Amino acid sequence: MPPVADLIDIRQLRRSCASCGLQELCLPAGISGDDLARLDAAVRDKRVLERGRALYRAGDAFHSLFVVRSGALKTFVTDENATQQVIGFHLPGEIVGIDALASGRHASQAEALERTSICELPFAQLEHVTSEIPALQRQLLRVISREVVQEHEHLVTMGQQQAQVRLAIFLKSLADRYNTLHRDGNHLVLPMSRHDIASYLGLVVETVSRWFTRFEDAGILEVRRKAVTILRPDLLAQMCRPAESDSGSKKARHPAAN
Amino acid sequence: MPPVADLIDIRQLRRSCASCGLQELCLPAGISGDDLARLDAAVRDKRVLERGRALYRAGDAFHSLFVVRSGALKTFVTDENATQQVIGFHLPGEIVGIDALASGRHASQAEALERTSICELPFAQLEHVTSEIPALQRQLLRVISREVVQEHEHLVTMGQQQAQVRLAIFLKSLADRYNTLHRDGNHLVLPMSRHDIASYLGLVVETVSRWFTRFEDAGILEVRRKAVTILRPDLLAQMCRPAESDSGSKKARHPAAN
DNA sequence: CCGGGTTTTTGACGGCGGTCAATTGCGGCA
DNA sequence: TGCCGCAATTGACCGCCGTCAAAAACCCGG
Repeated sequence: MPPVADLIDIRQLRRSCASCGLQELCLPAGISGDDLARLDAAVRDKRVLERGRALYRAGDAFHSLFVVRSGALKTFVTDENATQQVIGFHLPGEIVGIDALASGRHASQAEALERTSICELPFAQLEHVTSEIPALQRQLLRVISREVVQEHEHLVTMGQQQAQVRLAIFLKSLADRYNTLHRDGNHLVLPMSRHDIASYLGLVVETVSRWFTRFEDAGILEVRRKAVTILRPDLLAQMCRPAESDSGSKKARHPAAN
Repeated sequence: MPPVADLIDIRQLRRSCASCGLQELCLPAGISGDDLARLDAAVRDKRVLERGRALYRAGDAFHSLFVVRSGALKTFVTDENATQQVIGFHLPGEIVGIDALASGRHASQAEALERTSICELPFAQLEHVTSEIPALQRQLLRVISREVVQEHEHLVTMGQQQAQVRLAIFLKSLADRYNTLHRDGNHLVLPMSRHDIASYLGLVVETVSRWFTRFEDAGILEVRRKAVTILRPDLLAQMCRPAESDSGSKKARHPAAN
């Protein structure tokens, strides 16, 4: 039997952007040839973070942006009571560290949720390369914009949705992102704890747990700890919109303005 | 008597970045001489929007980024029920439109809360100029980063705070931003409606109204409709942190993780 | 100065979800 | 294999804030 696993490992270990499976999503999108080689030169050694290790912490001096290569990160801020608020979860192809550009210091902490490999983009060198390659500059802004859009969606979720809708949206968004990574979005293995999910959604862990159970009772999900199977994607999608709009629905929390 | 008002008007009407009072906050920060002139050439006619007019709408094709010059904007998204969720309020020196870079179409709507003047930065030309001026490129990213940081703070607010804390944080943040604009942050004239504030904070308008009243009763604010005076900035700052941490406080909604 | 419509305020009430507490389940380690 | 600790689940309770309704304040045009 051919060592399939080994082949995959070899691919994972490759260093060049040219051979990266994330090309379409990440900075190299639309770049090729010479330019790609120049970008490659700017990307520093790929790092591997074990679960629970921090990539950077709040207050750290800013030197680099980072792109997730495999695995997953969470970013969060910690207040004076050591309470942490999860800002986002970051899957392969997504960029982190942008918030440090304004002040020169990281405002949040990024931590590996599982074994995670990272591309480091030292900012000074990245700047140099982008100034020479307009297409790359555009792509950098595009990747950043993608993050901003995701945060907007998150804000909307936190702003006006019931707990069950928040959880449904979270799962759907995760499934969608797995799909764009060519993984099976209906068989999720959640790298984050229930506590992280709760924090991310502005809920408490008990509420998250309860709604997992109810979704399972409703036949929408099969939940076995971290392993979540979406049995009825159609129903899950339905849950993502607030209460059936029977005229005069009771659950619409923000009736149309004006 | 010298026509002081006229002098101010003349200043407002000037078009060049070199003479703009926002230089320190906006893109020109750290740019000068020739480079500034090149940036100036890329900035299109300053527009004026009357209250209630849209700068762009969701779905519009992306052509430009915009910087608020005077006045104020809100950005929001509208869901299928015509419910609007306010994403942010934007004061002079702040940039909007970044979320459109990813897809080429605006994902949100930007609307003037009062008479507002705008600098339009046609993206194609902006790209051209930034690629020639590294310092400008860095500054663009810095301004974008500032927006991302603000959204993070907003997320944290929405995520784990009581209604009164959210309102306090909102007012404090507004006061701080007015201060950096060299205005008096203790005498606010809110350009947005109570409804907008509620939406922004993930609350309903009644809750916002009630807390304004209670802050007034507590002697923290003087509220007369849109005109809000901060009488006790110290107390307001205190309200910005959740519940006194008496050991075992009842109000801590997310006890320290781990 | 007056009248209609909108924004804001105030009150009463009920439910969602946060709090507290106890149990269960799973993983790691000797 | 059995113990320990943490994560996750489940249940009981209740308070904050959303809902509904009405009054008050304000705006503006005539």
